[in-house]
Amino acid sequence: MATLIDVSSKAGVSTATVSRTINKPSAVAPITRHKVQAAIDELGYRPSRVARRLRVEHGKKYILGVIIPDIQNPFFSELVRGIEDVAQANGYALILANVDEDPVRQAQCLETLRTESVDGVIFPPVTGDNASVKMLSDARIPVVCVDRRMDTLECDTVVADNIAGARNAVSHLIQLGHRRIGYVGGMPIVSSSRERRIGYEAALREHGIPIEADLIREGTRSKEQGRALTHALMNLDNPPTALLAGNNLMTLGVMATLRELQIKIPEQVALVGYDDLPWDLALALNPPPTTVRQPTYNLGCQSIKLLLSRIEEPQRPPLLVVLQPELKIRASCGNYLTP
Amino acid sequence: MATLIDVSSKAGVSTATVSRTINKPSAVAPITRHKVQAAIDELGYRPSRVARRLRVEHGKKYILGVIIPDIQNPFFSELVRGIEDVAQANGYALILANVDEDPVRQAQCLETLRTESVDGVIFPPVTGDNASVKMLSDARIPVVCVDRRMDTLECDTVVADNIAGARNAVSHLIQLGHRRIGYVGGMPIVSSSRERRIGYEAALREHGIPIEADLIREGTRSKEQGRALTHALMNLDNPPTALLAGNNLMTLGVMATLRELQIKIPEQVALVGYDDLPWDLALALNPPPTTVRQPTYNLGCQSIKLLLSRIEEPQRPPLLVVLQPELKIRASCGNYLTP
DNA sequence: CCGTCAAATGTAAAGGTTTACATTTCTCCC
DNA sequence: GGGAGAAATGTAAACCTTTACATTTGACGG
Repeated sequence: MATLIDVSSKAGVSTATVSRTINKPSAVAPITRHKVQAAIDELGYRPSRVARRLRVEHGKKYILGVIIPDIQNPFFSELVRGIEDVAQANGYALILANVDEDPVRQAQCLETLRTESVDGVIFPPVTGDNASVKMLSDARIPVVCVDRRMDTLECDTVVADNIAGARNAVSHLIQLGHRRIGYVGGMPIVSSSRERRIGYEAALREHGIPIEADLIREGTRSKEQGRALTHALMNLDNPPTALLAGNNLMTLGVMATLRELQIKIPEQVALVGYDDLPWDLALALNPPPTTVRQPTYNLGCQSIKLLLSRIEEPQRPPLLVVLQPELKIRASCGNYLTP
Repeated sequence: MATLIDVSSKAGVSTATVSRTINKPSAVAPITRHKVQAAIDELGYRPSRVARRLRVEHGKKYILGVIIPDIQNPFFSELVRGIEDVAQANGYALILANVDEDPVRQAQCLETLRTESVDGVIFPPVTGDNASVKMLSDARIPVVCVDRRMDTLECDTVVADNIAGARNAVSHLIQLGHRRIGYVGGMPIVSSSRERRIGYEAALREHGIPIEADLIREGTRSKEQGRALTHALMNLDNPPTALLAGNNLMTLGVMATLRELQIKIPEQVALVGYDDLPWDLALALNPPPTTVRQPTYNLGCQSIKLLLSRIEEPQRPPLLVVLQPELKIRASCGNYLTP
């Protein structure tokens, strides 16, 4: 690998001049510039990002860290796309890591990102615990929480309004005449799941429907969980006539399980899923499910914009951005009053 | 951020001793070791991965690069999981990048990985063109191609047997009595898509069925494409009675489109999809599709194992590993002879 | 022709590690 | 006690950039 020094000797100038040719061309005379450029081209030289990162001050390293709880969840892939597009447009590279909803791995990753000396970190925290974030801010590395929030607002945060999303979904079901509505939720350690449950309960209360503990089931370790929860719910003496799934994995799990149990959607049970799905997936499902659509891509864009603005202005107080979800009505709720 | 030097002065030893305490504890006396460890704990010191990477020789940087063509495709997320699990078990960090099937972005990412000075790179090449790989091997950075291969075998490669996979799928359809079988394939610039088409044609030839250009449709820029191709195919004067989808995005696209056209699977058209889907997704689909299941996770594991072995032994000649797919029969083909 | 000032370039330190090599300390045996 | 050899530690260079500061060059006005 050719280095700066190789280029400088080939071009017959100092290393400083080569560096300037690359980083601040206006500061070097045109003739020299061309000489240097020729040497660079000939040697196929590219500056070492590693050496550069070691030297340059915080905030100018042009690399960000992103931690995803579950790379197999389409919600997060879309989120990443939003982040990525803005990053690329601004010349930032990304280090992506997947932690499989595991707080320990998340802490390890944050540690790695610190020692990789990134300019900033974006992540949906698995727990509300702020210890690891503290570690980063000690290192002067700004953090943005996206989709989920910490217990206290220590850093910039971009979330969707989960309470409103769940409340609207449940109100929709109530308006269709349902009174026994089950909630198949994600892990309550993640803030969004907790908020959705709050929204679910709020809607029931508003309509004077009693909250039954039996109708509320929450996952512990995601995946396959949806199946067990749905089974439990549908095996009740007095099973629910409608379900709210707490996230998109749950939505799929519920649908798969109901098919297994030969329970028809929406004829026997109405369903609202949380998180929208890519159009082809949604339409390939039977029936295409009514879902709470989050502005997922935009969630990603906003989070990185917030991060970049903080890198510019490290002292600005933490900001909380809340985006609104929207109920996308498809075929999984039918019309309970006039079937 | 505390540095090695801070630790060394706090512990009253040289930087070398601190470094050794971390990297080769056996080489330092127990008393010193504890003294140093105490200083490390007290300062919350963690070695800078960046500085380390700058100093240490190739192959001991403990960081690998992975490029994914499309992070939203569940096939690749599963592949990444395989890679990740083995990486973590061996103490390697991962830099993940998504290039959206774009050769230009892929080249940029490879460049970035080179200048990030990774120990090796794993990726499914978007094109068979080996220019970028050459650049990496010039830099002595080993590369493994996974799922897709380059035009020439320049580097270790792990793929599934796509020809066999497609051939078996089509033979299955032929055995069910189909003679007009359409192929809705992915972009022919990617090797796996080309190979699947070859398998498709091979099966037809073996059974003396003429190959009709009209029945073969291939995507250019993925996504939404499946829709257009399916429309075109089903609007033929003499439309196919069965379809082979070339990858999982196509499978979903085909299913969504057939639903749109109100064409029943398998009654009016039989379908075999390529790439298996997570169980809950597969079962939530209508009908759960028969698919060619690739050993996706294992593809990931094998690729990183191959990479690690090459880091050990850089001179070993390139290896080609071919894993076998398997036909997973579900409900989307019905039984054409006895409906 | 000299002096001033700006533009262009060079020098060298800094960034945080690792490690070859040099030096010191310890152990143990005669 | 002296000496050999091993064990422990220290010194300093190297990895590749960037950049503050110093130096050189050139232009231009008086």
